[in-house]
Amino acid sequence: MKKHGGARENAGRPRGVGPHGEATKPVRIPLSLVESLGSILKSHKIPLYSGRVSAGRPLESDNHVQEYVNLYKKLVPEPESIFCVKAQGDSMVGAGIYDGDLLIVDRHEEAGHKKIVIASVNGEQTVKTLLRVKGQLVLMPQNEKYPPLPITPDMEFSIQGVVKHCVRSFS
Amino acid sequence: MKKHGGARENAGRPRGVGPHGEATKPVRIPLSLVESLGSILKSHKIPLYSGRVSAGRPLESDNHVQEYVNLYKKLVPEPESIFCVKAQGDSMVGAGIYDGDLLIVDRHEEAGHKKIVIASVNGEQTVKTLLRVKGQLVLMPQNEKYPPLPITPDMEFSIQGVVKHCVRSFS
DNA sequence: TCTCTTGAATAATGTACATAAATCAAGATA
DNA sequence: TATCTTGATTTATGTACATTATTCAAGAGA
Repeated sequence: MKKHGGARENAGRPRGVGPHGEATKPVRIPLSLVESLGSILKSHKIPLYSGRVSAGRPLESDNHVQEYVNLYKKLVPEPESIFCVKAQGDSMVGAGIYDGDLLIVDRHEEAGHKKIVIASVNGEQTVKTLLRVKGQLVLMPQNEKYPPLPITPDMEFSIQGVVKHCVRSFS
Repeated sequence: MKKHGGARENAGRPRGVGPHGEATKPVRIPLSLVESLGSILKSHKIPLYSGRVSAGRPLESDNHVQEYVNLYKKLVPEPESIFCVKAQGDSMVGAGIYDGDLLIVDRHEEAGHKKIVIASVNGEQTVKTLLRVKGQLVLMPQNEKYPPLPITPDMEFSIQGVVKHCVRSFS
């Protein structure tokens, strides 16, 4: 009888050598997402490079990875309360919001003073900075071409949510 | 012997009545992601409301959902080739890129004429619009305060990637 | 005849289990 | 002694299968 191995410290396949580097658990996933799941999970670790790169070293080097950013969680921490809307017009260019930008909005965050909000005024939907001055609400554009709009009781007015992020896509 | 049911058309639990509305398959997921997987999958369907809302109807109504946007796939179609970097300075405000914005960069896209790129020049990393005029490369700021920078052979120069999206987050 | 109860049928779901992968060290070989 | 081969050990992984959920219609009861 040949004998090899034997019970001992550190025997066997080490933990964490799987592709995930961590214990896993089977979870049922809709078929349509199974294929892209790999990249979905990967996207939770997008490298965030530091702002400055020291002399001549290529950015590709791992040396410059400052941290990893979970873009997903950053933009959509609570999927249930998030919706998107496209910005129209130039009334908020002072806040860096341009026509066509995609706004990520939290419908549950309280609309405090100086927050950028999506509001409905007399049936018109708009994005503006909300000012609360002594109980008076004002919708403030960020462009001198447009005047502030004080909210009066005779107006239909509601706030749909607070703008959390603005995404502009290039070509 | 009592008899009920029996084999027949449309018998049994119908397809698609599960929470996913679709057939599923068990896939192993790292334990650290299992908890947030529900919201990860949900985020693939962020409602995108139409730009205008007709008279007075609340935005929350499903009537106004124009489509659903897969934010995730939009921003990170190819996780392997994407990295992030924070913008510094005001040389690109003309393109709506402000200090502190998060830039999502594709390192594999070809850096064509008029593309906004992350480049390394003599060891300094920078974001500029790339111009290609008769083989001559120029890094073009989008701010009149700064001059264009023609690339000459004596410069260390490389392009790290093409800026695909700019994300600004509010408070 | 109409309504309610219940068994059969079928899809959805979670997990136990069989298999694969990775590592170590005993024994074989040079 | 140094190197190679191989079995034992342990973790990683995919999936078969038992269980649960949902629906339909037969039969019971009013």
